[in-house]
Amino acid sequence: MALAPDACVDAERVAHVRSVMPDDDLVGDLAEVFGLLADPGRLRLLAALLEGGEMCVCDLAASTGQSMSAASHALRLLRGHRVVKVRRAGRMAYYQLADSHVRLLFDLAITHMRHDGKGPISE
Amino acid sequence: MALAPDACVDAERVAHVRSVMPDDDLVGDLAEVFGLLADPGRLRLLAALLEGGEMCVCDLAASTGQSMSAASHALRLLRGHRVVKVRRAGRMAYYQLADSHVRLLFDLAITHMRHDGKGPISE
DNA sequence: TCGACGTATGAATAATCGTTCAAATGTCGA
DNA sequence: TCGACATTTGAACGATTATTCATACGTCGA
Repeated sequence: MALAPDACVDAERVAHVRSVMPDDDLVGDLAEVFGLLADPGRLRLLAALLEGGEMCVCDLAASTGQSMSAASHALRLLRGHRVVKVRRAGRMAYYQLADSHVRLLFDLAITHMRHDGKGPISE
Repeated sequence: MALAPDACVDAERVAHVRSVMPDDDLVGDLAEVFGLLADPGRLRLLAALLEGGEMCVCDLAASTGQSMSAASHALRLLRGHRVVKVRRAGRMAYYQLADSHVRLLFDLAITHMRHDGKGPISE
């Protein structure tokens, strides 16, 4: 990640943009959150919870077409970032969405894709 | 991705959730879009464009602390999904955001993190 | 208490991804 | 036309990540 040489640049504008650039911690956390949503398996898990409300791991695995091990691993990640929360009852574990942001994120991203030509490279 | 055995499951509910589950194409595209936002370098690029308006690759690289090669590779991906668009003038290439969804996505994700304990695993 | 069950976990492999280096393209000024 | 420059690209390497398999944990019914 070597810094670019200071040719060609509008130094003033670059300095300004750098001064308001969010710090590395925030950017890193943001990237992690989006990273959680960057996997079809986890996305299907969230879609299932969006539709089914509270569900056990077994039903989630069946609903999303994953092995229970894969579902459990994925749920662990989502749990770690407070995207889902778990309620335990005996040997069962019931998961549900932790907040309503997921639905909004879904809708926004879908809206983006809608007026997206979707071509691979463009221009 | 072996399917889970049909033990323990509430077959009725699973069937319903499966019936309304978005198809693989949509889920895959969604994952790709979120994947674009799952990298600190690309996130900084977008933050720079959010603040600086239209900028050349050189200024973007300097503003985000990347090499120009890394910035160009990243911009290529963003361009491919119509997240940014390019205007070419001579040997320069000026990039800007293609739509306003990015800002909303940012704000939503940040809001999510705000009331996020942020602990690594949790419960 | 024993075995079956739902879930969770660790380790290992395979795939994906970001970064870098080197080189290529097209454009401008001399 | 020549060299400098902004940008793009391809290939290679290292790092991160998903998936699988095997196993472990806690709980329930017999």
